Amino acid sequence: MLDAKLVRAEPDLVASKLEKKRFKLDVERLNQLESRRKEIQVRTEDLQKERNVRSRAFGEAKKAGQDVSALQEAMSALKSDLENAEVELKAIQEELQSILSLVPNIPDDDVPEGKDENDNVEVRKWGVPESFTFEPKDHVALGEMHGLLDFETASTISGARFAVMRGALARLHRALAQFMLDTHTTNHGYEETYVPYLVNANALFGTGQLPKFEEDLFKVPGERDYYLIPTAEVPVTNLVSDKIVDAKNLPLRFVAHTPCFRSEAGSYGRDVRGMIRQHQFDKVELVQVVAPEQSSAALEELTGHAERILQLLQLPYRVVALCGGDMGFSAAKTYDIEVWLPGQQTYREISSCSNTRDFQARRMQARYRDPATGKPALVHTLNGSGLAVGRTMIAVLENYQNEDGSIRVPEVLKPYMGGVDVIGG
RNA sequence: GGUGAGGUGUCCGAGCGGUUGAAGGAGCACGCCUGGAAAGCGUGUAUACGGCAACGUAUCGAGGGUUCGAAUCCCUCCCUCACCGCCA
Repeated sequence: MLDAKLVRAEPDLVASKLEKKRFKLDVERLNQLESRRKEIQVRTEDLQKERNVRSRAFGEAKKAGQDVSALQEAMSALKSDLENAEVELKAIQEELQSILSLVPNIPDDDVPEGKDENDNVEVRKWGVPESFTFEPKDHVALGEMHGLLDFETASTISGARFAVMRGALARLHRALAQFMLDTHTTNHGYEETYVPYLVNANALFGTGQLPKFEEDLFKVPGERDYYLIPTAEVPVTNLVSDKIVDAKNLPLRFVAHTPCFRSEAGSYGRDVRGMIRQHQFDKVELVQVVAPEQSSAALEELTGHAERILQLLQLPYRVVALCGGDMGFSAAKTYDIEVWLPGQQTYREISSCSNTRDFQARRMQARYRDPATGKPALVHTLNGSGLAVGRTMIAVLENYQNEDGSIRVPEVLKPYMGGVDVIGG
């Protein structure tokens, strides 16, 4: 959520910055509501003051043994005026709140202009795609060839966009997650966390998935509704919601390996083949909670941590800075990391790293005590995949394939594979 | 699932119908003291909104109600803790 004060004071500035995100802020409507709010709030507070003054007088009169019936009568007229004012004020505040909760974060000044992924800007490239002496297969062909990847069975159990993995492939998938978790905890200073996979609406509001993106989520109805997490970003970032963390403890770095569930509404026909786009996938997520002045540097650092996984796996990738139109709701700046997939002869997203600045922190009231002022101030939060496990596995399959369809196990994964160094050999 | 006890400021904890934004303590900040530190002493220490300011208003888990007046009484819900039952 944006700072209501900023929106109020500089609506035109905010609106112009939001244009980069292709968001139209209704300044006129906002101004109109705002001036009404002000008027009614003043009236309400005047009436409240009157009530407080009179009831104090009432108490004193009664104590002094005076007749209070006149006072009592005068109060009843005041009361209904006050009640009306309070109801109206509440309605306006709720409307303002609901408008504000649908406004996306302001992009940083250095975010590129543009409307979709074609306008993203490549920042750097790492590694060189291998030139195969044969026609490389895609992961679907490779997986099915060995009977280790089975979409058909998954569809009878669940439906489209699910997969069953078996044997060495299932183990490779687990190995990747373990390897990522170990690297981030041991080398990058993250604290391992285990978090709920079902969360409430409030947590999703905090990170910005609600109220705007409910259709992307799986809802679990019940006496109390739950939602399956679309990313560990939701439960992990909410670790600091409603807290005032000690400045000494910043930055906080958390890592979690969780399944993620996405309805993929509106992506019919996209990536229908293979494991690229699933309703359920595993991800190792990095979250940082930092002091405001640190967040720009922290985004570079966090992105580097995600890149490190690909470097250790010797997988070629590139990093792109997302343009305003391609960025998510909560992000002020985002880098996507795209891994080379020989089967598609293209780079595909494998990680998305974002600085949300104080946008999520404000929604979830996550604060720290600013040593300079001694006052609570909003923290900045960042998140990034480090990495999407399924897509990383796809990249390993396709980049490490041999002509006969067997797959070499990357050096760094060997300790996790229980002696297997070739899959489907 | 049953029974009982609770949810108050950064934290702990008092208050149980009026002047309590809230005693006391801890923590933190500043000052004194010290060669330096600890201890000691003093002062300060919530947030939001409106206002240039003085100040005003709201907030004691959430929402409703009673009352001239609610942190305090009543109702509903949420959460936490304890014991019993059941269970991976």
